[in-house]
Amino acid sequence: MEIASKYDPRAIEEKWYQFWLDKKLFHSEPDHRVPYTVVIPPPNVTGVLHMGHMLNNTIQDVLVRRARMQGKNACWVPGTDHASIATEAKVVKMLAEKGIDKRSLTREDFLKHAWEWKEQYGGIILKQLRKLGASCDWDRTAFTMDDIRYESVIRVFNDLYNKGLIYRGVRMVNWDPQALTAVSDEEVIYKESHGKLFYLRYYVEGEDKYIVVATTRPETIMGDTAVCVHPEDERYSWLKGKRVIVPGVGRVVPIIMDEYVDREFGTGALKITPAHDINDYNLGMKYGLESIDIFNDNGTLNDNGGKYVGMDRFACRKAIMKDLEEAGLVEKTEDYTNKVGHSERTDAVIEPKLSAQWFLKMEGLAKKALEVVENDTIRFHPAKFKNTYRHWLENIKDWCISRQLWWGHRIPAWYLDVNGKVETIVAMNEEEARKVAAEKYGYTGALRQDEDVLDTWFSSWLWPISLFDGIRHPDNEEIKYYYPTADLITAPDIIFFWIARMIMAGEEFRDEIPFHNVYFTGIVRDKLGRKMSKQLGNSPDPIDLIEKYGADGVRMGMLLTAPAGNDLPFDEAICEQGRNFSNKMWNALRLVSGWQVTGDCGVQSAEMAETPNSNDVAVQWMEQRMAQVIEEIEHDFEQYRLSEALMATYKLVWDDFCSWYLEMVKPAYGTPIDRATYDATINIFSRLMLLLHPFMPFVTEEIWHTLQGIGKSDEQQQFIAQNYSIMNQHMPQSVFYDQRMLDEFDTAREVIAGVRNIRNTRNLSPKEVLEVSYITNDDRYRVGRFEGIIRKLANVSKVEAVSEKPTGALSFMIGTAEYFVPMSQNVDKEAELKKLQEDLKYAEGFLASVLKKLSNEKFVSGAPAAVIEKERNKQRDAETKIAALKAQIEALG
RNA sequence: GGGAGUAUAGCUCAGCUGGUUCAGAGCGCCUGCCUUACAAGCAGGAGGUCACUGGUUCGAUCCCUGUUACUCCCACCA
Repeated sequence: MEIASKYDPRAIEEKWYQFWLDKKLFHSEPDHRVPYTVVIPPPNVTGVLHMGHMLNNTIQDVLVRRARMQGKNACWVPGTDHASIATEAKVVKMLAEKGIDKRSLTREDFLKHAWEWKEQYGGIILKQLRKLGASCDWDRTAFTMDDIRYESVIRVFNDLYNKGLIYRGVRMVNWDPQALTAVSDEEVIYKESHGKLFYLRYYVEGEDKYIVVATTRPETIMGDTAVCVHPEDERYSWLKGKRVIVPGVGRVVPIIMDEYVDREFGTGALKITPAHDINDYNLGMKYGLESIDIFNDNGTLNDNGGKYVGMDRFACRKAIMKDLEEAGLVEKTEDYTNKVGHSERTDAVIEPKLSAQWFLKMEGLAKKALEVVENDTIRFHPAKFKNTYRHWLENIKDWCISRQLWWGHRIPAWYLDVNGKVETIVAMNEEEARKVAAEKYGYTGALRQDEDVLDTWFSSWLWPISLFDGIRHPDNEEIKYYYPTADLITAPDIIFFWIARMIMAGEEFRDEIPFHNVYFTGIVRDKLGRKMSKQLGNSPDPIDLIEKYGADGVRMGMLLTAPAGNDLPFDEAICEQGRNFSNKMWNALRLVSGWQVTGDCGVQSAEMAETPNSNDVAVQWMEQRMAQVIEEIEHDFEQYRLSEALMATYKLVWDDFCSWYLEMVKPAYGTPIDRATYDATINIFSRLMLLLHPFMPFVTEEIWHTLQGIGKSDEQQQFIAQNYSIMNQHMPQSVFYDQRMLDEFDTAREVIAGVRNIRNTRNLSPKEVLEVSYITNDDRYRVGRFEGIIRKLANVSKVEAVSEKPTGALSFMIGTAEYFVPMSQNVDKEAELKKLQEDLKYAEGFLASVLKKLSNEKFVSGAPAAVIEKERNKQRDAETKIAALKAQIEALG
């Protein structure tokens, strides 16, 4: 059969993915096997695939495919996240483009639009994952707002409320004036921004003196209810007990003294606005100050804003400064750089705001979650993230779980007025709430449900449990089988949002950890080290990359530069390496599939009837080498060093198999190969494909299939094509291997390299047959059973041990052995001499350093015997080598 | 301001309990080759004061002190 010399991934990848789907090879049901469960970090339902997803999901797929081939029941559950703020923002924008204002819609209408949007654009990202080769169990695809997950969330809310862990309270929250919702501390990004520091004059009541207060936010003076100085600040001791007038506002407020104030900053005097600054709020609580809220939810001034009512906060800042300037109340203005909180989702400047929100108590949950990571019940890879984790959990604050949005799980709390008092009922649904209202309060009127929805993470923290319906049915077969999951693969930036909280949920609702290992991926950056972002436009479209290099190529490119926890500077060029590798294997397949076997119909060759010894050795050696590398690979996987495992496999296939093994056994053009070697080669090649399959699923399936079909009848081939998959094969395991044989090969390889080197420097054709002889008394450096292979690969007619140096030969050394290649033409004595003298100089320097060590009294008495023995061996070898070199130089000269 | 991490070849990184797996890998680079599987290839080669400084030790890329540079996380300095 004719095979193209270039591998074309496109058709092949599509074919096999469909095949895997048709055969339901990704699907998992509980059975007798050991489970291996991975839950996908659910991407935003309306998101599109970016490089971070590519990395993350490639790693998951590698682990899942490997586990599957190790005979485990691998289950990788996909799904998407409803992403409250992000999705609602997108829908609002979409509606606005159609000329529809969200505020003109009822909640129900808005949600209808949102669901439509979700149906239309949702899940694109999951389709994209298929192109990557992700072996997810698509039958299990979930959504954080589907029926099971929705009910789970509501149930959990009820449960925690009944346990007294959820409460409602008025707190200072991070308010996003654009999205009109509270956001959690973790969703606030502090950015450096250039602003001004304004120095304002606060006159003392009834006196002509004033003190100067520095502020970055003069617009909040309408909410000032005190001025604070340090109690030990002598500059201000005269102010004790006095009151000052807020400039421009005229309100008289007290001077308070508290050590909170930093005397070095500004003027050492601080204005206190309890409603609009978290610290001021705390001080306000401490001193019983009035709290005056001056902002509307959208960041404009409210009725407390005096003449600035309705003005935006930033416009107000300008206006108010102009007015104060004119009134002579401004001392000076300085440029100032500080960090300002921005909303992660909308980028709006966060406004600290007092509001009624729902909170989840963290103390008890955090304690357990910390414990299981501290004692390595859950292992982090790399472990350095334990520090970050610990620090957060030890300083954790209660989790604000309510959001002022519509898209999400609506808080299952209903309010009713009883005797002028508002009572709260938390229930599974309105019907139940009514029952409670009737029973508890004898109330049958209308109930008002809380308007807010829950923080998105309040559903994702249940993900490993809710995916198997373990909240609603804690004893069902699936949750009992699949939970706890094995490995979680995610980016470190959601360690608090998600990882910590999943651990809490696991402990709280299953009394068990949610996963055994957390593998932190790096952040994908461009080759200049910048984060990939839409703004910079430096993020390649993963789908384009797959088109260009094949999914296998891209997967390999990502993995090669992605050690756990390290950021990876992504360079498209590295996908090329992956593509080239596919092509290399493809061509190895072309070679092997073109071989004719002795004894097969139509092939007659008496000489080749038996397996040549060199082929026997080649097969044996390749088996040893594979066993050795498999051991390495297993070790790498244990430590989650995927890039190293891949590199080891890459070198095994390319260097050992293609460059060495195939060259060893390759028959001369037009001649057949013996049956035993042929079968062994197919077998070895097939097992290499198994090893590589988790990393490069498509090309390995294609090659493996072709190999299985080789030499079979059309009918058999058909059967294999339709009924077998590399995915069902068992991953090769490490076995005992003969280290001595591997060492012997190293010598053989050096001989071959030595001869090739001579050809290269002397410009000799590879076709010119040479001879090799050598002198040694050290068995380590004899050619041994690799002689036939050396003859073939170095193209020499004989390799023989001699006792005398041949004349007119070029030489090289392997260890202490001298190897010679006799030359028919004259040898360039000058060049030879120069090379030998350089070698001699190096060897003598080496010997000197060894002798120095050995003559050191303290070394000999202090170092372990084994180390000293090694040094003595070094000495002996070096001496032998020097003697040989000297003799050669003499012979030449 | 607090904490963590990193520094090894031109680039990206390995280097486990200090001593020939100790100076490594891949890519890149240089030289020569279209050698009947593959130029997306083959063969060969060059490249490093292991950031700097002291110390511990018979011996330090590795352990300790300090310095410098970069990265990340956390935090309420108006």
